[in-house]
Amino acid sequence: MMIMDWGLQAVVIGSSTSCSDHFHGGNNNIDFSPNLDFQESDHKYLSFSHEMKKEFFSDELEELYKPFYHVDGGQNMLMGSSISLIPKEIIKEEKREEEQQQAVAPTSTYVPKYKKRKNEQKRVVLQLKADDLSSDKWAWRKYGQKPIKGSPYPRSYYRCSSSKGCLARKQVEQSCTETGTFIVTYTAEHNHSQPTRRNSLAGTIKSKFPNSKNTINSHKKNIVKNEKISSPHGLTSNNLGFSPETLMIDEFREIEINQENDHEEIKNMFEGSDENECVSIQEMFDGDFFAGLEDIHDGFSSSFGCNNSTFPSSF
DNA sequence: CGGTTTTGACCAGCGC
DNA sequence: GCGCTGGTCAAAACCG
Repeated sequence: MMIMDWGLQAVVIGSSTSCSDHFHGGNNNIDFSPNLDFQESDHKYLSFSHEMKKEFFSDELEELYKPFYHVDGGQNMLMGSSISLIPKEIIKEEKREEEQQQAVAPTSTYVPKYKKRKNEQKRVVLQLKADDLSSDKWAWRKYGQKPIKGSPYPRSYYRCSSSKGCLARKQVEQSCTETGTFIVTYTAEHNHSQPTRRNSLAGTIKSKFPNSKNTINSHKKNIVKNEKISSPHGLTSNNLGFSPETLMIDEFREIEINQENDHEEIKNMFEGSDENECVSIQEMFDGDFFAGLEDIHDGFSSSFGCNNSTFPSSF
């Protein structure tokens, strides 16, 4: 059986997805609430107790994690390779702000054109390997892409295309600290059930085959655009000395190679850990979980092997 | 025809 | 007040 790359890279991230804070020093400042009782095992990985597991995997978050759930025999199992957990304080703070807003909110149905950045909606931030992006069963439509200051990679914006009124949003950004890792941020919740099948594939193929005329033209456009973008450390996919296309192909090769190493990494991660502090792989997922991953990987290999200059067009 | 991606422009929040 | 930045819009082009 093939072991998928699903290291439990739990990251505690606030509303910002700036890569500079994710792993280097940012975690050191996190004030974990005492009753959560989970400890930072190193900069990347967090072990957590059974108590914490109960608290975090509440119904509310479960909804947001749905894209990475696999339902088998009535049992929900996380499909994502990585789980990011928002500190309880942030959730409390956001709830408090929501309550305050509701208390003074007018009864009119006015909906601002742009949502306020300060009182943003709840977010769930996941750090996923490229493989796991394909396990998202929701249908997403890309509506924007922006270069992000401090990151060599742009951020892609997706909205749910299954339902017109669905406010669910998704942001995908390649991690600048870990090659082949994507930071996925989910905002708002789906107001409908998960589609049994994705929407039409029309318009989605052009970006999946780098050799197509379209994609090459797209790359040219991106190269031109990237030339106008400067990050503090001067890194763009263009001035690295190779085209975005080449960059991504090499990255995906690396992902495949890394898959072989990750099983050992996960093993080492859990070995020697205190049972009370860590949830073992077996505790979180039973054997059927791996069976489900095989299908996902097959699908990924055939449909996600190619890419556009930055991210896959859809997941 | 109905869906998608791409991409420049626009807008609002934030920090100084 | 101003500039920077991130998030969204919308037109054009594309695809099955």
